[in-house]
Amino acid sequence: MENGLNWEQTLINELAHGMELAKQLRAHLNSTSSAESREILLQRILSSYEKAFMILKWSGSIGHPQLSAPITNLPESSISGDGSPQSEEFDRGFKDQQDQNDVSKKRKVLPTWTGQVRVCSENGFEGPTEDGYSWRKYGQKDILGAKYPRSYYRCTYRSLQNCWATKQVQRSDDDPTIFEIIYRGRHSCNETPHTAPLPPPPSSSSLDKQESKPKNNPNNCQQQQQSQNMFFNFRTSSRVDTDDSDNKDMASHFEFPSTSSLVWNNGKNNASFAFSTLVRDSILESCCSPSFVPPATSETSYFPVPPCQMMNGFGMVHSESDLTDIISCNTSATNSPIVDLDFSIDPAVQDSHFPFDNPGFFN
DNA sequence: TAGATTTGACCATG
DNA sequence: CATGGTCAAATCTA
Repeated sequence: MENGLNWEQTLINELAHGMELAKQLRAHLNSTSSAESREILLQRILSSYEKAFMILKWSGSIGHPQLSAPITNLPESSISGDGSPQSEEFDRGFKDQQDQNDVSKKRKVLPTWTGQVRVCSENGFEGPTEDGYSWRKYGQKDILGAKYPRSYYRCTYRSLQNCWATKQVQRSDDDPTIFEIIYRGRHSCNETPHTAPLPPPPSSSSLDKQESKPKNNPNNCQQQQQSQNMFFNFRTSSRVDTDDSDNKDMASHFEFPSTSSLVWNNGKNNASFAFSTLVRDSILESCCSPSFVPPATSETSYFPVPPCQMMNGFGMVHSESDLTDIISCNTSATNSPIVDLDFSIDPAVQDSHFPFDNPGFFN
């Protein structure tokens, strides 16, 4: 298909364009140019990278019927108001999920999304922490090739509210301070991160019994404040992983701070390029600024909501769509002052204003 | 005593 | 058949 060549070319163009704009921005920083012009440049850079992101996402979906057509059907906003994975756009996946659950013990094919949490053991807290939901552990399994067992959790309200959300927590072999969390399905329970008691720190107690035990913390305000404080301390290592169980050849990986790199893993096509520290810092700065306005017109794929807003949502951010991707940001919300934000991101749902109507964009 | 966790067994999947 | 996901009885904890 000629699509292949065209999207690659478009991708290259966008990346080159973004790089050029970043250079311009750097020049502007050294000059006396106005903040407005810098802001414009920044917006254009973000836009450019966002387009590239979208191209990668879209190209990876070629051949997947659920993605090949309805990009225009993307939800208006992929960000759920409560920052939960239970918002509206998961219906299809959710139905699949419920269908699957009609069969006991049958391995479920659910929409999944991953998050990673780094915790700081020096503070006596070694487990990944609140994500705004209450989870009950239902199993633990030694995984072949993995140093640490994998823990399985399901929503506490599974029976009460027929909520079939589950998650798996696996401690990283390479870095034991990192917990990889795989969420499956959506919450259909009424609990939201904003209103419900905080859930237990999911896996710490199970992965390592010496770690803190999951306990609901009724003090949401304190948690929030701690989360916010931590945001300013978090080590600059955010990661975005997109894991789409329905699109296994389509996984995006976005790692930003510590390496200042932006990496997308598109299965067959891996794209990796340096993500300008300048841009990164600008984004962070913008996001943290009290005046930061969440991109209603979404010029940014990278922080669909400002990190501080994420933290307000108990360190969790979700974006989702019927394309089964989710953003999840999970942060330590208790005692660890050093937190790595790791969250999945769905580039396809980041920008409902993405110019798909641009003639020939994907031709 | 109710709810959460642990853990061995069962079963689907590849 | 190996592996991973789930179940459910036993156990723990507040």
